[in-house]
Amino acid sequence: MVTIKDVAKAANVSPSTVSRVISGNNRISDTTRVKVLSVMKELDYQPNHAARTLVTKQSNTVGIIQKSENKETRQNPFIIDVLAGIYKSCKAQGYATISTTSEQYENIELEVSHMISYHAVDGFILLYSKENDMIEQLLAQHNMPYVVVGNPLLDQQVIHIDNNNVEAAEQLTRYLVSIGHTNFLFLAECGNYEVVKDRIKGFSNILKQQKQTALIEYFDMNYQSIKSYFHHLIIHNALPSVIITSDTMLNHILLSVLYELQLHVPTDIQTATFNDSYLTEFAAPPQTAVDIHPDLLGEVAGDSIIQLMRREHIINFNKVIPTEIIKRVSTQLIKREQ
Amino acid sequence: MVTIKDVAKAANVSPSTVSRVISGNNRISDTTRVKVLSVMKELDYQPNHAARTLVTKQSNTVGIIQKSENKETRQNPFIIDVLAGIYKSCKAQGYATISTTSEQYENIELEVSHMISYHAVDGFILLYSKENDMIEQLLAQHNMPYVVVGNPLLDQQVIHIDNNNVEAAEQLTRYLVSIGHTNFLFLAECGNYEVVKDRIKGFSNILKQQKQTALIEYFDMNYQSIKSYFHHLIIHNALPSVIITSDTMLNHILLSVLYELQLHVPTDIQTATFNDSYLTEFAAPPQTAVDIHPDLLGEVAGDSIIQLMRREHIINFNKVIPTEIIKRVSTQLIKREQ
DNA sequence: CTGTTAGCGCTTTCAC
DNA sequence: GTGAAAGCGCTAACAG
Repeated sequence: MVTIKDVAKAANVSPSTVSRVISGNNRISDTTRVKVLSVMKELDYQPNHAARTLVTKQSNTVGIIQKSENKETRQNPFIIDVLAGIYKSCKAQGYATISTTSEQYENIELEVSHMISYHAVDGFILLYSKENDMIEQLLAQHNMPYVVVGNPLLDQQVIHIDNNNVEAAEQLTRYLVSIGHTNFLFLAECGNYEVVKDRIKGFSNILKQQKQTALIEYFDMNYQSIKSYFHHLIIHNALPSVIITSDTMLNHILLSVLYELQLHVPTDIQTATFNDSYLTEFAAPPQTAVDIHPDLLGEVAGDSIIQLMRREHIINFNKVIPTEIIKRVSTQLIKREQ
Repeated sequence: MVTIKDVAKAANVSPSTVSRVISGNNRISDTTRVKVLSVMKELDYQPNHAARTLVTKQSNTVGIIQKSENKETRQNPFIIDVLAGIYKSCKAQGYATISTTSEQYENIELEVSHMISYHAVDGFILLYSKENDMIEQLLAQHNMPYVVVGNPLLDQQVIHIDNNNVEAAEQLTRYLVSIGHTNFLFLAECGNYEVVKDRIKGFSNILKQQKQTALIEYFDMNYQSIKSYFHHLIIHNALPSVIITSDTMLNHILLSVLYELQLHVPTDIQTATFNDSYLTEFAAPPQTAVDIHPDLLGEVAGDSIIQLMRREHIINFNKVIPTEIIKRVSTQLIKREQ
């Protein structure tokens, strides 16, 4: 292993000079800088991460905290794109990423406090925002920088990266109204999520404008309960003309149910959902969906936490990522053949 | 920050004694051990990761390398479950996980060599095995422990965690034969993947036994090309009775195509695929699928790399994870209504 | 069984 | 603009 001393010796300077070159210190002559740099390259010198962390107490690593009680949440394509975005921006700025998941909440809490006192991590990205929780309090109390991907519940001084879900829902609903729908159903994932609340809010806003009542039903990610609900609707001849789902996963299950009940999309009934991905793009049939740009959410989250860790001045705590509606056959007007 | 010296002072022992207690050294009296332990808890002492890494040259961290050129691969639910399995086993044994992805291959190579010389990582898990590649060579050349999730191409002395894909494909094909199918189509993801080759092999084996010819078609993850292929089959009245796809993603696209072409599953045509997940479970319609237990793959990968890093003796380099067929409506015998 | 000591590789005063 | 020296928190000989 080649150390800073080896480089110093080979370049005929002291270790501290080499260190200064590495850290970009400007009080150094061009001649020595060039010499040291070339020796570094020649010897293929790589600074020792642990040694640097020990003395600076900065690990140049960000921790990613996920809440993933169940498979459905974890496998949601949304989260993977966010992660990819985070990786991208962190790597570009020389930061590593440590990820974990826990099935039990206490475990992850324990782990977070470990990471903090280890000096293993300089800051955190939280990939959820359900309600103000222990972990967030823990971080605040240790004065640990963190950003939240999602809706910040209490503290407006916490950087949060989010879409404007109310507006996105308004746009989507408005579009569905514009193509002639009058009978709406909103299928929401239950669990008191802020995103879901916002999307419902936007949906309701537009329906209120239209003087329509907003039909909203809450479901777990459960095939059977959704199926029996629709069975019930069919029997009572109470099917809506269009169904909005609060998330891709719910949409996926819904389509499976509709298939079994032999309700054809878009001729018998139409569908639209939030969170565009390959899942919606290649669904049966392809779904009209709101693209929330999860990769961008991740990138901005990465950039923001790094800004914060570097103690740069933050102007805007509320980073809003744009959304757009992708129109597909699931809401296409088609003349019935019969 | 509370250090090992603080603990030592408070417990009236030397730092090295505390260190010994932490590392579970047995040459220590029960009395001191108990005392030190209680002081540690009282002061909420957390060992400093960087300091320990610096002196032991072991970071207790494993690096996870993914190849993720495109979105489809990355979002494959398979990989997420594998990751969850890895996290689980690593955490259980006190190891952290650093993950990265790169869109460009050179970048990831650079990063790997950084991680190695940083002493930031003690071992690697490779989440791919396409062909023997630069990264694997790099690791071998640095004498870095690593395991591969997937098929090991050259070196049989490398630990690899995999399913028996040949056998799994044989089982699935045998099952499809048993329910009366005689006209098979295998839709394979192109790209020269070892998994795909194995699955095709198993498929072909059984069809050979049945004295049938195996129809195999290779496709990119491309909706249009698959659609026009099936369009062609319809026109020539050459539809198979069942379609096996080499992977969930391909299956997902296939179902979308069949939906558009108004081919109903399972009445008009039947389908089955590899890699069970929520995607297949809640597909339209739910798919018969081979569960390859990705979470187990991940867990075993984690356990294996830790074994390797601890220089424990390895007996079995070929860890085979069992598979099982989940039968669902996509291959259900249904009397045609007409 | 326990303490003393040296040192891991780096940064950072403090001199000059 | 550069060097010498101290020390980050820990472990690992080496004594005893």
